[in-house]
Amino acid sequence: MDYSDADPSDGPSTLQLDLARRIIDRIRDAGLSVGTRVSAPELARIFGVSRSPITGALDLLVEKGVLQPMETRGLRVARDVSTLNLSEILPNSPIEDLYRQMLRERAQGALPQDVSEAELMPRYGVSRGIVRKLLMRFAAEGLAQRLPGHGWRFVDTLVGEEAYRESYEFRAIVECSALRTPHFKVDKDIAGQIRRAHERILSDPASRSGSDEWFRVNAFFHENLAGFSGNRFLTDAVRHQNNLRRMQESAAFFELPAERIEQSCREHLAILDAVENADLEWAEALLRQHLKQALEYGGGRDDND
Amino acid sequence: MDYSDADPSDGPSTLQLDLARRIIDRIRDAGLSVGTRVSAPELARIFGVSRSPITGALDLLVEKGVLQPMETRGLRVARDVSTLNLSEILPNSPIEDLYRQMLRERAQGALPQDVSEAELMPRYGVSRGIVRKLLMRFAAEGLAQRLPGHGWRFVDTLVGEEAYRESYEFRAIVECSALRTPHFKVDKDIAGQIRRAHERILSDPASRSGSDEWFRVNAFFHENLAGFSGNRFLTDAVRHQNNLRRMQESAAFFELPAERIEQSCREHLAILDAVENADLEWAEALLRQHLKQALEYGGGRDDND
DNA sequence: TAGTGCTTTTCATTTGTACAAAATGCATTA
DNA sequence: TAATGCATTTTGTACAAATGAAAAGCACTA
Repeated sequence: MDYSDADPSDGPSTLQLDLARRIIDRIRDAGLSVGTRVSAPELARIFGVSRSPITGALDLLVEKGVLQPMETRGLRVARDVSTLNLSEILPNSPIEDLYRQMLRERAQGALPQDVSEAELMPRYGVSRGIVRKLLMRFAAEGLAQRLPGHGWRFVDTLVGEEAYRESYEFRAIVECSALRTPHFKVDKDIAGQIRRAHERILSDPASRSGSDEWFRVNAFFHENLAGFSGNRFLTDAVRHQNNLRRMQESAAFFELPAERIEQSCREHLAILDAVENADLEWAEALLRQHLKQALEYGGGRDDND
Repeated sequence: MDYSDADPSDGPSTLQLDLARRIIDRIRDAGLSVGTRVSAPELARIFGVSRSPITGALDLLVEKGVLQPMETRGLRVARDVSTLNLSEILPNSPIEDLYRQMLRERAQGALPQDVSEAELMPRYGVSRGIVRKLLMRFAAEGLAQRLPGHGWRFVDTLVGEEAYRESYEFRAIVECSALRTPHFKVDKDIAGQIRRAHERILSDPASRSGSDEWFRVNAFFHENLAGFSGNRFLTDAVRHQNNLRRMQESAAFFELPAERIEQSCREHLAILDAVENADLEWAEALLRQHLKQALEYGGGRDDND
């Protein structure tokens, strides 16, 4: 994550915004009830930052009415956060929006495969620094690379049946192999996070509408399943595939039907069950089947809609 | 590859230096004999750049006596490049050296796991821009990441047994799976290139000294073997591993003994034989064995020498 | 017709300064 | 004892002018 600030003019920094989100997440996950006191140093320790940005984030949350100053000193939870809509309370970073816009335009072909920084500056009306930052983020995610000399090139998009087939084949190889790895070991904590996230999707029909939430949960599942192998290269490979698919899906305003999401969700949970029961052969069979269905669903459809 | 220039003061740019190397490689690979004419526009097309940096690279090669101006116009090969030692002729990019130095110091623990840009600037006596560039390169290769707030963190096991094990495991998975791919198909032309390159190594003892030549042949073999699968993601994964290994080995000043290179060479040829005979199971067994030996050779040694 | 040599234009890096934000330290308080 | 509020130091970002390098164009030539 890049916390450089695109908006030096107004308000809290990107880091503070992000911390505010994560603080809400934490209040929710830890199940802190209204009136519970929150401690800045503790949060700073948890998130690995100093108190400064935490203070900024807390101020923001006070301003938004999520937290409340106590009579004497300190802050406490002011309202039930479980029903809170994050995006309504906290503004989106403009640089994040720009990133998504570029991703979409590139996937749709509106943005050429080869671009120069100078060409993007006027196009999106931002400074070179920001253009550079965006491109470097694409590069970090394996979605673009610098060309020798001038310019940048986006990686080939996953258009066409052929690319889909290759992607599926690669994922099947990497993810299934991860399960067969000798050092494979389930991290109970992460497994719990995966399970809770999936159950929240299943229980809350609203979260199934915008594919966004589902995509995050989906990516989290596959990435961490590979992560149990303890092999960073396997994890990186899965993450890269996730990034590619994210670009692809942002192209077509394609939205998975709710029942498809629900099915995938259950498949994930079945795989997780098998993995936690140490029945890795069964897990692999399920995973292979799961990926195959994703291929049929994704590769079969027309990419131009 | 990042071609930004660390040395604005003197001489040819990093890109020009790199092109000069690749031009020599190409003269060698294409087997251009002394007196053959070289064309700037053609080289520009091949390497995907404009004529400007090619011109700079050619000037450099003229200066070093590799090329020679013809009587009328144009350039031609002035000497036999097969016996040429690249590193003697062309200076290394200082930024490249710095990268290796940092890698080495980090592996030895001389550099702490968490660092700040401001701390590295005086330490290596370079500007902030270069420090940033280096750190971002580490990040791009998965060797470091930005911390929220201030600073960067190197991954836990940057170099050492653990990293070697994971790398081996990953390569075994990816390369062996490539052989099992349904669309696997040998490109006769490329197979011929691989064979010839290996035979040249075996026949010419000099090419076994500086590991440089061997590394190229080695990388070419593995990358194209995976390439026969027709799956771009498998090929990319192998290429990525090659790049990582190149950096780590050069950082450790590691040089394979001639007999080890010779053995690897023969193993490669045996694998190639099996593949061309369509005996993929045997090829896979050989490949797995080959990789395992590479692991024992690379991972078993002390990293501090 | 393709290559060379040169010029012009475009593009990207460098550098230095001003500024914003995070880290750190300390006195104070519950 | 640990959290808070505030001040100081450190770290990193934003911006703009200057510089250098690559791309693109053009006339000339073999």
